[in-house]
Amino acid sequence: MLDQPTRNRRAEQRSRTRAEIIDAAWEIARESGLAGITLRDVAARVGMRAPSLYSYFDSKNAIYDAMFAEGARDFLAGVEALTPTGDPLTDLKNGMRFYVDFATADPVRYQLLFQRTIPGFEPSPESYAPAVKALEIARAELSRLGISDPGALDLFTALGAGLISQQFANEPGGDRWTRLVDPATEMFYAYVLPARDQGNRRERRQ
Amino acid sequence: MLDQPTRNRRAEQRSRTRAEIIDAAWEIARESGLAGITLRDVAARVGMRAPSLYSYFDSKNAIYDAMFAEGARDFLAGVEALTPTGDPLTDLKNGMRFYVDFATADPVRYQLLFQRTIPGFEPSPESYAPAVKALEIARAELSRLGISDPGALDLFTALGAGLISQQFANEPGGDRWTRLVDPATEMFYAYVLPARDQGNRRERRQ
DNA sequence: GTCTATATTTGGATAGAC
DNA sequence: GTCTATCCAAATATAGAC
Repeated sequence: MLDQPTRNRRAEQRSRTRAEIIDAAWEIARESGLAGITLRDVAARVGMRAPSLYSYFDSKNAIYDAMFAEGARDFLAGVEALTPTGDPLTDLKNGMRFYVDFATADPVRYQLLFQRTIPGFEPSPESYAPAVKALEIARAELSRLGISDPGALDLFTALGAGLISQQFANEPGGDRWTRLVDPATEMFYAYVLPARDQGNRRERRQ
Repeated sequence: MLDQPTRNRRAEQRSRTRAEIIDAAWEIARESGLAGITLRDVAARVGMRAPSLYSYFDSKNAIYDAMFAEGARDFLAGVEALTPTGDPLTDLKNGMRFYVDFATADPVRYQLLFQRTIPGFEPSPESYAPAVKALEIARAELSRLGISDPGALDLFTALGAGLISQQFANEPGGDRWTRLVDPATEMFYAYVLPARDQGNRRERRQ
């Protein structure tokens, strides 16, 4: 009998080609928007014809799903790389800064991951899992900093999302809103601080 | 000679039909999204065939433009209907509440007016004018309340946009974020208040 | 003004040869 | 695995009869 080779060169080549296809799709999305991806264009960019893509992906949505999975993995990796300094305000700033930078670094990726914009596309549970894990880490970290009130947590995420939303809608490519990460975090911290130091200052009953 | 009739019945009928078409387009957009509007569907809903729409609008984008104009007029009317109470915090709350309510009352309208989501569509200057006027009124009103620092103004609009963005993305139809209008406004007000009462506390030089 | 018929384009997906 | 050829569907827009 012949020994099995320890590496499967065929499988490796296949996954390289899959990665190439995904990269081409990202490129097109950055130029023409997420909805502007067409199989013809993707194929052309990797030197193929459209039908050949079906040897690597079952459908166009399967390509979106692979893109989503990649983006979610990157987001999770970034969140896990955040190391607490011990100073709550600094940690909050670092967290919001990471989120805003992640969005501005690749608006199309942000759109795919955090907004529901592609009609008919829903990420598969496997692709979604890293995103869930990342958000859970963020929640736990805020809780560790003493921010466990759900309303306060929602306010914090809204603040980040708002800076990004306004930046993208009104001045894409600029920093008029994203440069407000520090003041925004300070505003938030000053607001939740009294509740932490003086007990439940605000209403808990409702 | 015959006198001209004071009313042009033909023109009135025509503008009634145009309004019907716009209404049908809104209905479809609320069901299938802005991009889901097709001339076939719009026509069917007003009892026509698609080509007949071209007697009323030059193109599909002309329909989007008329929708944009209507939405912008409604927004302006709402902003003009806001009457200051004299209490700055109350006025700020009312302003943000109006903005959030306007968005949640018709997410698709919000999307058309305040985000750039339809590829290839740009509102005409005439349609855009009311929106510009409304934002100018809002800016002047905040300035009257003592908030003239551009950064603070941007922070305030980001706060409203953030509540809406999170609400739409994570819990469409709910109120987990939009019910935070009052706390958010209080947080903001507490942040800008010291600057107003004690002079320029925060950095102005940068 | 409205219709039928049609042009034109586009894009996802499949069949089958090589 | 990749190709050509093709299918199928959808959508905007136009031509021309009535």
